[in-house]
Amino acid sequence: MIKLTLKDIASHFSVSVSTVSKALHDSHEISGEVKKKIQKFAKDNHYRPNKVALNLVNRSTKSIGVVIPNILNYFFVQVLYGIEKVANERGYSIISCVTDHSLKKETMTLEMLSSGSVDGLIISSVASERQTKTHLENIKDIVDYQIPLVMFDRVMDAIDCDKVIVDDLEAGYKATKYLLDTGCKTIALVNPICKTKIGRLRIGGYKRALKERNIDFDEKLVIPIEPKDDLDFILSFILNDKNIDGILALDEITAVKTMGIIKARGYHVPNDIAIIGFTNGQLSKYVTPALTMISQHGSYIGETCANRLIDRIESISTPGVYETKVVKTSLIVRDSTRKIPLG
Amino acid sequence: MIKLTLKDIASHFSVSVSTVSKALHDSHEISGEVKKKIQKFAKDNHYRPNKVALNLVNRSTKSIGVVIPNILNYFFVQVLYGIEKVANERGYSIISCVTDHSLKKETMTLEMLSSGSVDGLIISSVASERQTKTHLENIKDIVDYQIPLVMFDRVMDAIDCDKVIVDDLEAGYKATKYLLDTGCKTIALVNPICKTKIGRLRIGGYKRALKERNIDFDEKLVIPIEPKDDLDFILSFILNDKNIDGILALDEITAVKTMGIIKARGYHVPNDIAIIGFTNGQLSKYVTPALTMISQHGSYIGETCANRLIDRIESISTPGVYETKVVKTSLIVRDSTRKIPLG
DNA sequence: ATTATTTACGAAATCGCTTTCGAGAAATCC
DNA sequence: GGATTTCTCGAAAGCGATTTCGTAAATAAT
Repeated sequence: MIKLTLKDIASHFSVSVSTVSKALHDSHEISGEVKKKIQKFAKDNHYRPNKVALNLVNRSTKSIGVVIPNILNYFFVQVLYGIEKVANERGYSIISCVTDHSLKKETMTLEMLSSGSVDGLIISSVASERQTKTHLENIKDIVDYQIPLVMFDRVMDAIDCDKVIVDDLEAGYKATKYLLDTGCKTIALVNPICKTKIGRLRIGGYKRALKERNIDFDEKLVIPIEPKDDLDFILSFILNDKNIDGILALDEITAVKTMGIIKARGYHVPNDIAIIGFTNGQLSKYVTPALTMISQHGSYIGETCANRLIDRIESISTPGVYETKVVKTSLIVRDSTRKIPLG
Repeated sequence: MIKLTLKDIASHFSVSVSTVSKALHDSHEISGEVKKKIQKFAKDNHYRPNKVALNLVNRSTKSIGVVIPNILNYFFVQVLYGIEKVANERGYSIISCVTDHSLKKETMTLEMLSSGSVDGLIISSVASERQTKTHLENIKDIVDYQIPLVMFDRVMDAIDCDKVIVDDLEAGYKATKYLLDTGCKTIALVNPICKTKIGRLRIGGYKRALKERNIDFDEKLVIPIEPKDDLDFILSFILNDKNIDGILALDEITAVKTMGIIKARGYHVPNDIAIIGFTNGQLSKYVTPALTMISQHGSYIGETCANRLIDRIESISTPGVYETKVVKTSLIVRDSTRKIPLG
């Protein structure tokens, strides 16, 4: 049994291809008798129209490309989940590509996707920070070519398109404020995403919360870390030098690891040191004590992206006017922070 | 600026479409002069050949469909990661579809994918258990239509195709044996995947290990649980009735939750009760104590699937002869189990 | 000078499908 | 019975590329 085409069916009944096509579309142009036999034959032999040919004719593929830096990151998986959910509901499938934080890969991926394989793109660009000029051009091409584009989380200001971002400044503020409210005096900030704008925004929120309490910002309390760094080693300085009683960790895994180190050193969480992490995922709920986290509502972000994009694809949105949707975060209070004093 | 086609370029230079096509392919048939100007124009205007049209002529899409039950499950994400990795290396992109454990969705997805949108399929079928007859037909169609297919993890015996599976029986055996070796006498098994074959296989391994030690299998120690069940409530019976000193949990989240409950009830892990979980993911490493887990090497499974599939697509494998690759698990010993006595 | 061979390009087929248009035959009308 | 409408179907164009084949002109060979 081999893939059936219209032509095959046509020659089987000695009719023309157009007749078969119309018959299968139940066109009134075809007599009931002929329609019936063709439809039956098609069904019996599991005929399915070739998608690629259809895509060509319709100049649409009913699929959207999703480009994310890393699929092992729970946040992105959540976003992907949200995207896939509404895409599916609205009849689209998704082509997912991970860039592994590599600019080159991202460029190649975009190159590939923007040549007709998808009707639109949702991307969280690794280039949001270290944007080279050529890469910027690359993305600009996409919007120039009228390919609907939605950027999320790691967006580029220079690109004019729909965006869905997290209110990271407010999140940093909210988290810091909570620590202060629950009695923390000296709050360190562990930053595993030091090169990103979202990292800077969160630090901005941190600073604002400190300022509000007239606490001087201490540069030394902000600790940039790279993936390869020995967290334990780096933290030891701070822990020895400063009298830390609160820590903000800018992603989940760092929060978890930091807490592990703190506990191993004999501190009690939250009584000696309270911790708040960013990007609520699977881990934080199950570590001991359960971590208080900033949730970014990844799935919601994904849904929003997908809806925006599909609206754009189907020309439901107003052409030319792009929106930036800011998704608020939530503070999920668990046991790595003290309770707010009732007073 | 709008999408450029060969025709556009052709009419711009008043040449034929074929000339342009050849020029862009640097064909010797075209004079250097003409080639140069066409190539320059194409580059300046960011011409990119339409993928869909190419797919049609080449009768290949250079993309593979991946169908998984759930993307929020770390195991599947790992597999996806592995697939994406080698697919990418070998020049394929992936269309990922999640079925949410819904048979209907899976059917629809397969229907969609098997009509030319992809060159091959990798699937972990939710129907591996509750396989209705029509669904089976559905999947059979795929192999009948010569669409290369690789099934993994949740495979269907009735389907003749390449498969990558986990040695679940051996895994169950290995885990149980380790618990016995470290002094456990009464081992409960918490089964959150009671309807699946892999669940049964793991239980098979559990039984074999018990038998080897001449321990009678006690039906009551095997606890099936459903997603909606109150685990704490269900566990209370066992904990009260039996003198449990070891627990096997058939997935990660259940292992973590079970340990939480055990600890909350005042048992010490691993001294009072040791725990081994299945499907090593992100959680187990960071909970306290860190969980001893059976790792299924998701990423490796993904890589294997992708390589097999692409070999098949590119006719590197022998047609007609399908292989089933059994991937061995590893026991990752952490702190939720006692150490093997030296003797 | 005649023939043979490149060179350089265009026409046309093809991939599989949709859709418009045209046209013969049958059915309806006046 | 002739004109018109309705049925039913096929031919052909088009989607955007590749590729085979044909051919005129230019060059080379005899």
